[in-house]
Amino acid sequence: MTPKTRLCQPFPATSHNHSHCVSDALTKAEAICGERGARLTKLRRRVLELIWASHAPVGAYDVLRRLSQEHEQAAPPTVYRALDFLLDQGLVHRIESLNAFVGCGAPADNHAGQFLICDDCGSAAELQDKTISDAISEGASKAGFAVARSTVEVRGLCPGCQETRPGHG
Amino acid sequence: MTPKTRLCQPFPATSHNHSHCVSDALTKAEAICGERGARLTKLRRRVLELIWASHAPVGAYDVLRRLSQEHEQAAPPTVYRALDFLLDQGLVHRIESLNAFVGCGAPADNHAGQFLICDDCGSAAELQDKTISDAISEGASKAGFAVARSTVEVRGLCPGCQETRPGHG
DNA sequence: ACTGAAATGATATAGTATATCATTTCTAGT
DNA sequence: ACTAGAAATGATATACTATATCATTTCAGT
Repeated sequence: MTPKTRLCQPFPATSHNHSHCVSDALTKAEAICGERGARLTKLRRRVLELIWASHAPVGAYDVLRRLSQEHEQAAPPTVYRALDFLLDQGLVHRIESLNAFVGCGAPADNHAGQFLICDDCGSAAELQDKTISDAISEGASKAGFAVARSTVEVRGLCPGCQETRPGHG
Repeated sequence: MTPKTRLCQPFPATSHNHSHCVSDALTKAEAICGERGARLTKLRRRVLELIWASHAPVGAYDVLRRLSQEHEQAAPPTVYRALDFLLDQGLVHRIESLNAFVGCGAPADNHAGQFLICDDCGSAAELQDKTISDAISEGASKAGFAVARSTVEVRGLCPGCQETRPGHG
C-alpha cells in the first residue's frame, strides 16, 4: 500500500550528506531527460546544480550571481530560460510565495507537490499528500470548478527549528 | 451544523449586481474597522473599493493607475501602504501566484482562505474548507512541521468558463 | 492649541521577469 | 561530411513588482 502522505523531499537531517543529494538529483535529471529526448545542456545542468546547492528555495538572481562567477555572459534571460526548461521537465518547482525555486525531490513522477517552508531556516520539504489533493479536488468540485493545477505552500517551523525557537520567537 | 466546505466568496453569477458587492464590502469594512479602532481613511477605503471593482485579483500597479486618475500624488508606496493596512485587517487577500490582491468575502471571521482562480476570466472564488485545512494540518504534523499559515491557490476553469471553453481550449 | 503618533507625500532604488533580435550550436536528412 | 532548419544561447533593453527613506501633514487625546 502507498501511504497517503509521502514526504518525497524531507527536511535535511543535520548530519545529511548534501553532496549526495546533489549528485543524486543530477543523475536522476540526466536519466529523465535522456528518456524524453530533452536536452539537459551544460548550462541547464549547472543551473539545476546551483538550485540544489541548498534545500531552501533560491531566487533566480541568486542563481545568476553564482553563475556569473564562472560564466561571464550570464544575464537574467540565461537563468530564466534554464529555469523554464527545468520547470517544464519537473526538475524544479517554483515557490510562488517566495518568488524562488527549489529542486524537486521526486522528478520521475509527474506530480504537483505541497510544500512545507520553514520561516526560520528557509528550508522546504515537499509532500505528496493524497488526502490534501483529494480534499482540494472535492472542495473545488463542490464549487463547480475544474482544477488544472494547485499551489499549496505551508509556512511555519521545521522540526529542527522548533527546538531552537520553541515559541516561534 | 456548519458545512465543511464554505464558498465564502462564490464566482459571480452573470446576473449579479456588482455595485451591491462593492457597497456591501465597504459597509462591512467600516463596521469592522470601527469596532477595532482601525482607521479606514478615505484613501484606504478608496483602494479597497478599487480592489473590489472586480472579482478578479488586481495588481498593485493597476490600482495605482486608477487611483492616479483622481489623486495625482499617488505613488507606489501610497498603494502598498493601503494594501498593507487592508491585508492586516483581513479585508483583502494577496494571491501569491498572481502578485495580485482580491477583496475578502468574509472579513469578519479571521480565516485563511483557499482560492479557486479561473485561468480564463481571471475571477477568484474564496473557500473556507475545513477538510482542506485539516488535511494540511495533518500532513504537516506527520512531517513534524508546525504550521503558521498556508497558501492554497487552485487554478482551472470556473463554472461559467467551462461552458465557453469545454475542452480547456 | 499642543503634542506625539499615525498617515501621507515625495523620491529613489531594489528586486523580479520578459521582449526582442543576433549569433551560435545542435540534429536530422542527405 | 554538408547543409538547412530548429533549438539554444548571447546581448541588450525594458517592464513589472515592491520597499527604503525622509519630509510633511493629519489625527486623537490631552
